[in-house]
Amino acid sequence: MPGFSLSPRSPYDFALSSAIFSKGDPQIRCSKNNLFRQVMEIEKIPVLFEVESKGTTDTPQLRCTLFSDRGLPRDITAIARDRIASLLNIADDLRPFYRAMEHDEVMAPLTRDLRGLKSPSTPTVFEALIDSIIEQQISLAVAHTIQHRLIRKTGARLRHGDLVYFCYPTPEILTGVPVESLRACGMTFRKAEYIHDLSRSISSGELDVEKYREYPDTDQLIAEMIRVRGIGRWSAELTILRGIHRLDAFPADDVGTRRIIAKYYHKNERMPAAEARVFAGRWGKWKGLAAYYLEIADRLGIEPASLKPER
DNA sequence: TACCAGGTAAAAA
DNA sequence: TTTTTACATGGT
Repeated sequence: MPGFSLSPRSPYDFALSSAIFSKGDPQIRCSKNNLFRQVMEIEKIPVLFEVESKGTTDTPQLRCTLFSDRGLPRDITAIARDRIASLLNIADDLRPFYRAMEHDEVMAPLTRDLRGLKSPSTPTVFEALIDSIIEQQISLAVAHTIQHRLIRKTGARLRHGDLVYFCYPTPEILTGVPVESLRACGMTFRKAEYIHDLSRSISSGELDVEKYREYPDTDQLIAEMIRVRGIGRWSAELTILRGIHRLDAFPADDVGTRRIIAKYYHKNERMPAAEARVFAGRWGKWKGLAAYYLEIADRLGIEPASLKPER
């Protein structure tokens, strides 16, 4: 079983950053007992990644081990290293973000409480698009259930030990799944159509969503993405943030984001999307990461009342 | 039991 | 052009 070490840019808190996966499906992606596991296809071969911390927040060091139930390509280590690095975004430099937040009465103490937190990305732009379609309109709890059903029903499998692990389905796989089978995972018939159509146009070579990464201008990219049926502004911004890891992308239309801003900044009073978009201007080019910090703070139960500006 | 949940496209006005 | 509606499902 091949393995390798990784040296994330300091500061990086692996336990904190992977805690977002602690309630994940152990057969898909999960973090438990300081061990992060996820299966991804590398050159069409399912590979299980196991990552654990061997360092500290200030001298971070990770150990990654790979497992497969068939032969691995020779250059697997180099590819796997890139994949896990961009999944966990370990090369991000948080220090300029922390400096930019120094004068924000809420974010300044939060960046101290959550020091070393980096936001993860989806392995592909495709996954971010499909996830966002499924998450439209319904609660995250429901959306995650549906996502897990879809992955378990259609994804490539890997057997390791006494467990079977499931990869996220590729566009090719989903093109071959009938719309009714997608709907049977619990999503609306229309979402099933969006997913099937998007998968088909990618697998046929008509559309290359990985090219979205190359657009320099975010507004232009949003305009391009919403041409895809089923992708509106919210889905485009979410995909740019968590699929393309552009930390200035900010989903102002998102009810969860607005609920959290209301909780931490606005006496719990919700603001309209347009107002939230203007409000987020205070975070400059760090809007998306700031929203992520608020989300994690909310999940960890850090209360607004306990946030005291320093001095 | 309703109503809401990290929206969107299509129909109706 | 703008407004309204249908949609699946798990929590509260």
